[in-house]
Amino acid sequence: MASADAPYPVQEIADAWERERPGTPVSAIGIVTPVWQLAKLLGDDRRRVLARAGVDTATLDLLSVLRRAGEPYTLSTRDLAARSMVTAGAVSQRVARAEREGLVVRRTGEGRPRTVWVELTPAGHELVERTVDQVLHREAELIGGLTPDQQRQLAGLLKILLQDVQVRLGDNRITQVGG
Amino acid sequence: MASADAPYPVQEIADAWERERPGTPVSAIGIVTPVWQLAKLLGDDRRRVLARAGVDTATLDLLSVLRRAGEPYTLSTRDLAARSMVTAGAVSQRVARAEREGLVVRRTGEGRPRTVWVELTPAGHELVERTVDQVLHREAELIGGLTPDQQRQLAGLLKILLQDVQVRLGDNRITQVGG
DNA sequence: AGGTCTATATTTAGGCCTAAACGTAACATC
DNA sequence: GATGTTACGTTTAGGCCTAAATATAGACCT
Repeated sequence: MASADAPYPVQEIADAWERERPGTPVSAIGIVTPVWQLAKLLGDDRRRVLARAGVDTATLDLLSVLRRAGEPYTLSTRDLAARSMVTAGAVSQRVARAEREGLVVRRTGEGRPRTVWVELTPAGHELVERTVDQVLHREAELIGGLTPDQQRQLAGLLKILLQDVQVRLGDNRITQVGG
Repeated sequence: MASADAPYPVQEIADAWERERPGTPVSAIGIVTPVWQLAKLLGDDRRRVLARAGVDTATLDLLSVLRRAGEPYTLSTRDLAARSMVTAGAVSQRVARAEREGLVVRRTGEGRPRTVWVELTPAGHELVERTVDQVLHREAELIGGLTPDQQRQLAGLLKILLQDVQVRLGDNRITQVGG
């Protein structure tokens, strides 16, 4: 059985809370719920696309981060955790899985002390080249119902919201200047 | 260690692909990536908020769906799967966990044949009442950096996108994958 | 130098999920 | 009435993740 494919209408959720519990603070539902539903639909779809290529989304995420970093396709596990938004433990497991499949190698003893460097192997590089366009093209199709102008508007609003949520979550780190 | 807290800048991801692989179809990144990053940040935060109340997000989701449905707080597992956007197997496990904790009960033999009905217990009802405002209020705070007008715009665009993605996934279903 | 602290990465325990295999029960058809 | 089909819910196997417990190895201090 496939995972569910039809998100439940957001408006009905807010209305139901209002009906059942008048005064429930529903103001965030119109944004938070569709964000989760979209993430779920897109994530499920990406997983199915990648399954055909014999890879899982977590592994491709790791390989993609390394590939995008450019030569020499090497990052510390610390950087990998930050760029993937997962815990250090998750990175350790991702790297172990990918290393077992020959997609990356671990190296230590160079540069900063105590850091573990992870480098893409030719096989890992090849896997990215073979799958990334497929995934990105598919997603471009999926959001293609919005006009270019709507896409720009939406991307702009999401960017503002993301930066703001980040600040409110207590991360006061400055990640970007301007723009 | 907590999960990662700072999303990686979306623009840098698209720029990196362009630099490393000119021609990579990056047009969806400005929307898909922030949607995932927001879902991750909001999901992590909700999990931590609920952990203090001794409940997990999957269980509260189940209880909330039942609570919102109104009297007699009863739905079939079929409805639960559709409204939760998870597989039937996941619903079965969610209900089993919640039943073990006395938050719901299962009943069969009524109404449609072969359907299992899940009903909220008083304890389950109480848990929803005790936590849902907390969660929703917190999320309203987190998105509070957008002006009311921006929130309306964003909600509107997300609604359009969601409906459109749903249609495209329905048409363009991926054929079955082995393994 | 030795003990303690600190910063990292890894391992472990436990949770949730998907996909697929199962087990059942109503139904249609012969 | 027997049998194949279909519609469900559950169970199983395996994957990924978080949080916390474990190593480890420099740094710091007395």
